[in-house]
Amino acid sequence: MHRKGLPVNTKMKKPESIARILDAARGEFAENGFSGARVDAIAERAGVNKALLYYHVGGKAALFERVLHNTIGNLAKTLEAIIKPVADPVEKLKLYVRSVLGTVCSNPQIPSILIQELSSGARHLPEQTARDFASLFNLITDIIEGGVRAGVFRDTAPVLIHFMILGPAIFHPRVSELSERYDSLADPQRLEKNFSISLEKEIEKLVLQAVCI
Amino acid sequence: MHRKGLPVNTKMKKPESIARILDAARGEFAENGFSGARVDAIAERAGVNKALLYYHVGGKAALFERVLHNTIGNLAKTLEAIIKPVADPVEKLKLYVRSVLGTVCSNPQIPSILIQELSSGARHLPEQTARDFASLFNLITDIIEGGVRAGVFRDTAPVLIHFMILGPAIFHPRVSELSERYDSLADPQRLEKNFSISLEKEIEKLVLQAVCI
Amino acid sequence: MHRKGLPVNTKMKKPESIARILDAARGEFAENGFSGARVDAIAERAGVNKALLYYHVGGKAALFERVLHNTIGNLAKTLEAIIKPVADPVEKLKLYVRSVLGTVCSNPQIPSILIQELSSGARHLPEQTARDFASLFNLITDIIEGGVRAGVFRDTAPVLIHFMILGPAIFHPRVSELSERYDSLADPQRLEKNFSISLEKEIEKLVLQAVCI
Amino acid sequence: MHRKGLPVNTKMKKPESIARILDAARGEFAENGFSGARVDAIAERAGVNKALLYYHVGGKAALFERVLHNTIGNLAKTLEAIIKPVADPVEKLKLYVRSVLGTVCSNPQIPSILIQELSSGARHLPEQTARDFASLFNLITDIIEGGVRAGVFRDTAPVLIHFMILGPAIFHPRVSELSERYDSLADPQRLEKNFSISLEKEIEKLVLQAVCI
DNA sequence: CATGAATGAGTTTTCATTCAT
DNA sequence: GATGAATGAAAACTCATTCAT
Repeated sequence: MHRKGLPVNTKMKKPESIARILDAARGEFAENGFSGARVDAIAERAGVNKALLYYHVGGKAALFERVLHNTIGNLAKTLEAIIKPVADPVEKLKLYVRSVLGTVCSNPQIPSILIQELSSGARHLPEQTARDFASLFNLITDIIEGGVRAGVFRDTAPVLIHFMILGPAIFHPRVSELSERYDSLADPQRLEKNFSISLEKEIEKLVLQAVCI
Repeated sequence: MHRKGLPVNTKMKKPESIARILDAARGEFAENGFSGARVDAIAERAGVNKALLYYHVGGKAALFERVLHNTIGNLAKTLEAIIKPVADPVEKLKLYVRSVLGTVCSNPQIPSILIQELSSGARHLPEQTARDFASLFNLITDIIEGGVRAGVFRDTAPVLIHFMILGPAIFHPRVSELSERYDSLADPQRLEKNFSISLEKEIEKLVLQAVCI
Repeated sequence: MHRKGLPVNTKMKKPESIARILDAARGEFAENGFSGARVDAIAERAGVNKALLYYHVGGKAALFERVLHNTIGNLAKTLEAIIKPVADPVEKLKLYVRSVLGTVCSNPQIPSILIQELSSGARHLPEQTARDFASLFNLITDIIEGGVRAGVFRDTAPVLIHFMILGPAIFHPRVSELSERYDSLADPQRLEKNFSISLEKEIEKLVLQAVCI
Repeated sequence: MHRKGLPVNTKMKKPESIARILDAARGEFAENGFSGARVDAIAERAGVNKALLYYHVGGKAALFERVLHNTIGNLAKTLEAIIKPVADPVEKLKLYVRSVLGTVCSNPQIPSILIQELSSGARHLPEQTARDFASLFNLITDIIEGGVRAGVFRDTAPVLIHFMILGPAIFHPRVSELSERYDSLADPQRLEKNFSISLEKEIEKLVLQAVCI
């Protein structure tokens, strides 16, 4: 039942409980989307009582908001801080790609959650998250514009670049899992070619080739 | 949703009922994902009685399978037929990009559904759909391999190309909607640049630039 | 789907359809009780369309009534005719036991149905069937009374005799099936002793021993 | 049924809730058989919310299993303990008859449930219950065998004895109800003879007469 | 803080029955 | 006669949420 072999709840302090709850929620939302996630499952994953979860964080919507805010709330700011001092547009773009990919890879649930939200019309997306998105778009737009002005980038729609990073980054691992599950369906050699790559380097390379003149 | 006023199904022929049901299911699954979709809502959208839906198609899982199979079942075959006669790898890739984008754009619910499924770990994905996927991957792999042999393509992981097409194609319209909703969040000029583009041409261009030597 | 390998419904005449329907209903009611029986299942078993079943016989209740009436409607009369000419109470009782057991054994579904009905408070029992029951009780009562007057029977409650016949007759085959299913649960030798008997002779013997002075 | 007016469960202790649920389930299953029983009805009878019933016990099958196990789970053990110390086979048999009849009479729903299950092919019978049955059969078999060896019993199939007890014990009250319902159908004097008896003594007498040499 | 118990409002699924042909 | 399609009502089961302790 309770994961992790932790002493489960031998009176822990509030902050740890909350962290566990948000962690659990993140996993559950990633694996099931907003509608598919069950509060019971989150509580169980966190090893805490369901009522406690309501007491500390709130209902399903509150959990969703907290999870997203907690993880991507400061991402845009961090990125901004990292990129601003750099002058070269190509370097900026590389940093952007790497940062985004880094976040995605070390935090794989968040893009899963966002993708499901976006795909289904973003009916549950908290406004705060929309604001965070806007920051990211402004950032990549700045970079592209800078590069175009400097004559090193083609004039490209920045959102496309953003999702050209996110698309493969998110789906590659998923498809990788899938192909293990149905390993009889495809030629092993081809699987090899598709899935034994350094994802981050490949994507970086592709994006730069697509954008750089 | 948009129901009252229709002749509401006072005796239809079976094929039409089924078509209406599958149509409705496609919309509902796209907007809500598998878990979020409600069978009631599908029946209502189709303007048929819920029991009829079970009579003709089956439960939620059967609906899901039929919807996916109906729409992408023959996609790979069609693509194959279109691409096979062409010799030039670049032309093949262009055809691939255009076909996939065409399907995505004229059938926008399907990628939504697939994306949500993949994002959440593909727990409901019918095996048939996995097979269809494999066909698509074999196709793009053939194309890339051919191009590499011909010396016109860089050696690239084909899956990445696939999702480099799908990622922007799927998310662009979604983000476009979003930015209308939260139009105060971003600079209108920048929105202009991001969303008033010919999506298909842009993506085609980007992919070719990324892959072609 | 359709049982029996029959040419299923290549336009058959009404009487045969009805017979098939009632047969099917008998089996379904026996195996599932009134509430558990499904009209769909009856139609399928009969190899006829569900609507036809309604057209010919009627709904669930009508099916139930017809099934019971068809099979036990004349049983009491037949028994009466057989027993009346016999003078010796012991012979009468033997005949009664044998007739009842014969009916039960050659028509095993009917007691199953009745038993379930009686056990559950006879909420669906058609009045006609109640009348048939009454006839049987009068019969056995006559026999016992005659035997008591003749000094060969103990004064015994006739209903008990009736169910002392029916109880083992109905449950023995059921328990026999059960013990095959869970054959590890009991000592095989004991099963042998319990289930390799001539049921009818055993019961007859037991009843006579119980009643005869 | 008998609900309005009760304090309707505004916070009870868990054990009481469970007891009420199982009690209600016992009644509902007895009156309707497994398929006929409605979970809603059980919850209503218990005066608890339907979801609570799922929370504490589980679904229909779990309810069924618990009900049967709770009531007959220890019956065989109790019987065994009572009978073992007794030496005389006749006394043993008397004890068996009385114990079984006692249980049946003080717990009239259980045999109703079992009978309906057995009659319909025992498709829902939990394995645990089958085990309990086996214990009872072993017990009565021991008794009969002992009596046969001691030369006081005829060699009889033990299952028959068992159901010779249960048959009348279960059906007598049912038919008694029936005859009240259709009191015009039979001669009142005859009803008198059939239904104003000491059921337990009568059955005990009949069984002993049937088995004893 | 923490928790087991409780609940109302759904959601999926089934079923007896009817209708148009 | 016979049939596939259609339906309303109900049944089983789930889930987000709250309450008493």
